[in-house]
Amino acid sequence: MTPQKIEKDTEGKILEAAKRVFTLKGLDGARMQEIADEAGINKALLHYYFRSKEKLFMTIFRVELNNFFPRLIPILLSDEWTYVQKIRHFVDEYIELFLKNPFLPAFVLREVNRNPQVIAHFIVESDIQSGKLKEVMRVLGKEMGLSSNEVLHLLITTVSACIFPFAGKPIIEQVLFNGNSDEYNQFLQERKTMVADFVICYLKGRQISNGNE
Amino acid sequence: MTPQKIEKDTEGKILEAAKRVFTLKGLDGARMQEIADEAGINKALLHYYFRSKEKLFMTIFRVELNNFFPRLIPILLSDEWTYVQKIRHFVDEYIELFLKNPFLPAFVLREVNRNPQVIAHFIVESDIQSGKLKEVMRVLGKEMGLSSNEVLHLLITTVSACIFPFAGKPIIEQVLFNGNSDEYNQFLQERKTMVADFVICYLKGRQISNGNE
DNA sequence: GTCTATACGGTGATAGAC
DNA sequence: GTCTATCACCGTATAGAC
Repeated sequence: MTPQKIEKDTEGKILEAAKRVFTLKGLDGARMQEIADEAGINKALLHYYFRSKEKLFMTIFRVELNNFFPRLIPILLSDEWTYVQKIRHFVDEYIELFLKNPFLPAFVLREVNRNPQVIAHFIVESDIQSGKLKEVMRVLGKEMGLSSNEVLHLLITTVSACIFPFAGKPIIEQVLFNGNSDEYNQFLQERKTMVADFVICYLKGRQISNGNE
Repeated sequence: MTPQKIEKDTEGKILEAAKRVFTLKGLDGARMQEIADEAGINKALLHYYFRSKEKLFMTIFRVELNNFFPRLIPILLSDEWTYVQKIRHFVDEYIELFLKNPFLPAFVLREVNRNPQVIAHFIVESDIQSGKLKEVMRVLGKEMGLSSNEVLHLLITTVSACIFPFAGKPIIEQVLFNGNSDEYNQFLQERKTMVADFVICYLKGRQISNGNE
């Protein structure tokens, strides 16, 4: 229970600076010099702590990728909540995560597309077990009266609706809000309830109208 | 009505090669040498046709950004279709576009986040008039019985559900399909109907249940 | 551990022959 | 228009003093 450290150790300062620069510029766009400046040290020291730019990047990326898949599975598997409550909690937590880390979605998407191979490696070592996900499909499918495939699509749609407004912020903000950043942040806040409403109303509408348009 | 040109002129070959390399690697990751190789020419010729890497990139980016906002507004404004038909057409066309240009979403998102400023410039010169969009909101809101703000959220959710499965392909494919690319392409095909169903059922469910969960 | 100085390769861009 | 050769610079990485 140490108090907040005002003075971080060098490695901590590097990691913090590297996170800022890498998440903003990406591996290709980032410069070791900029990270050094940001951390208040010089380039040589970066190589002393982390052997190469690549190694430093991977250290950051591993952490951020795990942030990207937050501890949301327990929410969906909980047996204390109805599926409506699960949806509200899930969406609320996920969007809150991105409100706190606005650059996370764009960063992860960029790097994952730059080098799709690394994903496979990081997934197996992380705590994203596909076993748990299969269980999520089964439980939710049962509760919602959907097939396993339908749950899959619903899950992707929900996640899309949470992530994309952050990953595409520069576009959406410009096209739909004329560049007004305050209005857009307001819009992002509203998403918490709106996205959950979407999913819940979809399930309601689906139960009622089966096959007639 | 000339027949398909087997032999393209040099500028055409450059643009084609530049599109491939830039969309895959981004501005920072792309190398002029690689573009030259891809086009079957040498670096000097790239600078002869386009003065700099930046200029060549912008030529590509302008085109791709306009592709990203396809001619979908007329669909939403048509007075020959019900809103259900509009939704099905919209989603179908949009996802088909990405099936034909799988790297478009990741490319645009990456570059737009790298340099959010350029967006503002390109938007005003493009044919994305916010005037038309305001009209879309109004018309759809009336047809669906939604407020202007609710239409905005619905539109973003729909677009998110179309784009994100492509922008996040490497992640989703690995986490949910164990890297099975064929299965994932099948999944992307299914999206056409699934996303439309999602929106339509949402609207149905919304009409019926107003306020009770 | 932290610094300065420097090596080394790569990359965008240009000069100039044909 | 197209090529080869080359420049000038930048960025990663290392050597070595303190």
